[in-house]
Amino acid sequence: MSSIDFLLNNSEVVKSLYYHNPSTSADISCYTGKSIPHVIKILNELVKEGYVAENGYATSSGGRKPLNYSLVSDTHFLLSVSMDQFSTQMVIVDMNNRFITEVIRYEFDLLRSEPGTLVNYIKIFIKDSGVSKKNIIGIGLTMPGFVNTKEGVNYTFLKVADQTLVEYVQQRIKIPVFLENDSKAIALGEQKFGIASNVENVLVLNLGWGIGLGMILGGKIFRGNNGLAGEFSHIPLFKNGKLCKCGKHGCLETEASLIAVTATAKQGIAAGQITSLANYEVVDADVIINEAIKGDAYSVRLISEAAYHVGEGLAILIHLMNPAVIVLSGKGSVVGKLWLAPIQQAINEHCIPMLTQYTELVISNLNSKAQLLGAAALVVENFGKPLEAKLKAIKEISGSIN
Amino acid sequence: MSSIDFLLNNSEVVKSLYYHNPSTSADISCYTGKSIPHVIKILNELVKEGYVAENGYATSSGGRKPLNYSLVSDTHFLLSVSMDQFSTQMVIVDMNNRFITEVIRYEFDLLRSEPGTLVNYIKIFIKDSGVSKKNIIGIGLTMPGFVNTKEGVNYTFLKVADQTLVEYVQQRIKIPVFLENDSKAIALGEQKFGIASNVENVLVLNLGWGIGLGMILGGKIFRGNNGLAGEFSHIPLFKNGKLCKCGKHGCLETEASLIAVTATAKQGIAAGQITSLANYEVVDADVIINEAIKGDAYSVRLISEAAYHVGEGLAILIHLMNPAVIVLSGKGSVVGKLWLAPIQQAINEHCIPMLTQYTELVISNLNSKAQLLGAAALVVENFGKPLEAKLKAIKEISGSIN
DNA sequence: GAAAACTTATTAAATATTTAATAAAGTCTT
DNA sequence: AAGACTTTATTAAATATTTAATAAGTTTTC
Repeated sequence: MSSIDFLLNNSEVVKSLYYHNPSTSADISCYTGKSIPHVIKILNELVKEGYVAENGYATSSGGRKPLNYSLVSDTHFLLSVSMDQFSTQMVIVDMNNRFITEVIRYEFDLLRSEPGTLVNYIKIFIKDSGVSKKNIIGIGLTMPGFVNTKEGVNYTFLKVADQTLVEYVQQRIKIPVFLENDSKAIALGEQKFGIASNVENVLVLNLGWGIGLGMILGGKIFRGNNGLAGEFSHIPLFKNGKLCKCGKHGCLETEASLIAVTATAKQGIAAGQITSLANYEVVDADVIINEAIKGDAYSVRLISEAAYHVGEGLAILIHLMNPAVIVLSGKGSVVGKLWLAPIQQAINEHCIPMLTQYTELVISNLNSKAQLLGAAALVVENFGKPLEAKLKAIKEISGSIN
Repeated sequence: MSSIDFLLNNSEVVKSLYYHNPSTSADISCYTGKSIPHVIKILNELVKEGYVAENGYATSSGGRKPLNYSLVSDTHFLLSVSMDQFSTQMVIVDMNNRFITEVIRYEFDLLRSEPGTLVNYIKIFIKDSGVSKKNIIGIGLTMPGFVNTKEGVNYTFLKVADQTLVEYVQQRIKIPVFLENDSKAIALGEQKFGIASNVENVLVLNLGWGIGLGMILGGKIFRGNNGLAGEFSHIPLFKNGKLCKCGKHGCLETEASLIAVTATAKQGIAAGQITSLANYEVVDADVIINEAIKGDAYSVRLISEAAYHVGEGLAILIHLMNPAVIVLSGKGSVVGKLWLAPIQQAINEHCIPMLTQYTELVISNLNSKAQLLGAAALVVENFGKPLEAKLKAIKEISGSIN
């Protein structure tokens, strides 16, 4: 059995260690559902192979002190790629979920750029990172748009002729690639490392230019039948006649996104509204958020109105999904406190109390790291059979080409 | 090992046989994910114990003819209890999912009746059925309201002091009881025996007085964190100011339910609308549906408008869940064709085409049987550990009382 | 009408995993 | 400080399950 196969064959234990560091044998038994003797057997083998290290004893809770186990950080690495519509961030993560490089940001306009450019950026990033390519076990590629994870396609951006995006990148980099929608990746990050870790049913809002949604249902990312679930920002909620960029009218996004807020602000300023926003040459979302934080009443009102509309949408979600926790995440969550009160207000007004009493609304503690962590976790989630299959496919193609 | 334990220890194979009758060893291997030799070993043991019968050969598809296996019908039975707000239906089902008694209907007003009355009806039904009580392996109890399946409680109806409803019934009948919400039971029925069988992501609408929703997500009934998921009829969708019975305004139900339709009809008649409904002393939903079928233009318009509003709600659901199939089920689905066109119209108008192209809208072929089949399937779903645990609990309590 | 291809059934060996028992090493109570 | 009680680690035996190989029927092909 080759070295990496050994890691992948015991993927349940490895995953558990990646997410919970350090762990005792009892912890791992609990997380994986395997018996303690079996877990210890696997751990000892992993120690022998150099993938796992014992590191001291944990404190006792009234019995023999348990041994602590951790993954050895530098046996393999994960490449985390986190795209939004205008830029792409990359970082390399070790087996203990630590960033071992700087987070590098590349200008990359999803609408106008080519997949080839992305591949080049990845190649450059790997080269500059100093990490040996053969030690990078997988790439988590996360991006906006209609993403079909199973097929490895993004129906919205970076379409490639006669090939899936995943195949395209994988063939050129020769590292297994896993594709996911940005909001779903953020949800995964929040579930594994965030404030809602280990909760079965979580809704994660990706507050940014639009309003993305990632759902963890029954402990797993919910993707729907074609990977298109969670199109929260386009639910038809308003009879406002406003045309959305999706082609329909009255989408949540037409009232609740930062794009809508910016449009309203410009109208307000033109109409002579008294606001510090009037002092700016260019009014964009960042400006409005900053002025709101500083206390400009009009800016606060604009954000609050948008947040209230988000809350109206969330009221629908709560009725349908009965989640334990709703997390406000994504880049916009840094001003989470601005959103919190109006959203809660809308929920209180529009939800049956029986339902709200069981649902908690919280602000992410991961900030902008959620998507990067989620992209790495996406690779870890595929440890085992799926990763093995991709490695095999790459080997076959390389073999036949070289 | 006692007789029933043997059945429950091999529950995966037994479940597969219950849902797919007859099956070959290859079928069962496929459904359960176990290897063929292992499945055959279990089957042979089940045959020896008298739970399974070989019955002839299936046709070959280009190889050796496979043996057909079925569960023996009369080793055990399931009691299916299917409640709506005003009446309760019961039937006994055999191990091949066949109704072996008449479906008996009891008048039982959920709001005004006592749990004790339900228990009495169940006792009477079992006695009259002629089926020996000790052969009834479980009761599937399905009813409207906020049902927490895990806790065994209905927060809306039939509350019992100091005890869960499941405990209450179970202690008095001494048969394991499994509780589920009516719409979720219908969804289970549709998933296992209906037009959407074996589909991973299905939304099932329970068209009746209200509009219930049961969701099958990732192949399983989705219940949310407290069993309260799927409150479709109370999503806040309209700014109509109409007060809903839930205490809020603008719920889907205020525009789309048969209750709303009936109210609108009465207003219309009073306002002199030309319609055959005017000939009736009492106008209720049944009357409107009947006249719509006969062709009364006003009745058709009323139903269509309600259906269109249901479609608006479904458009939201499609954006969020990306289901493969949406099934119109429940008692109201007998006039499914009246609903179909306006719902589809609303979906087309309010959904992103990318999403609608993957979602099929169909009418149930189970009609009013869906809930009864779902209630029986609920017991089957709990074959194995959960049923074993309940049997043990009953034995302990009986032992300590008697 | 054989040969080839295919599916199913059976068997034996290998592997995965759990259970139960015991030993080792702690904490807590009195 | 002794004894009761916990928790963890280790071992051996039992059970569950899969893999691989082979045999037994059926259909398809030529």
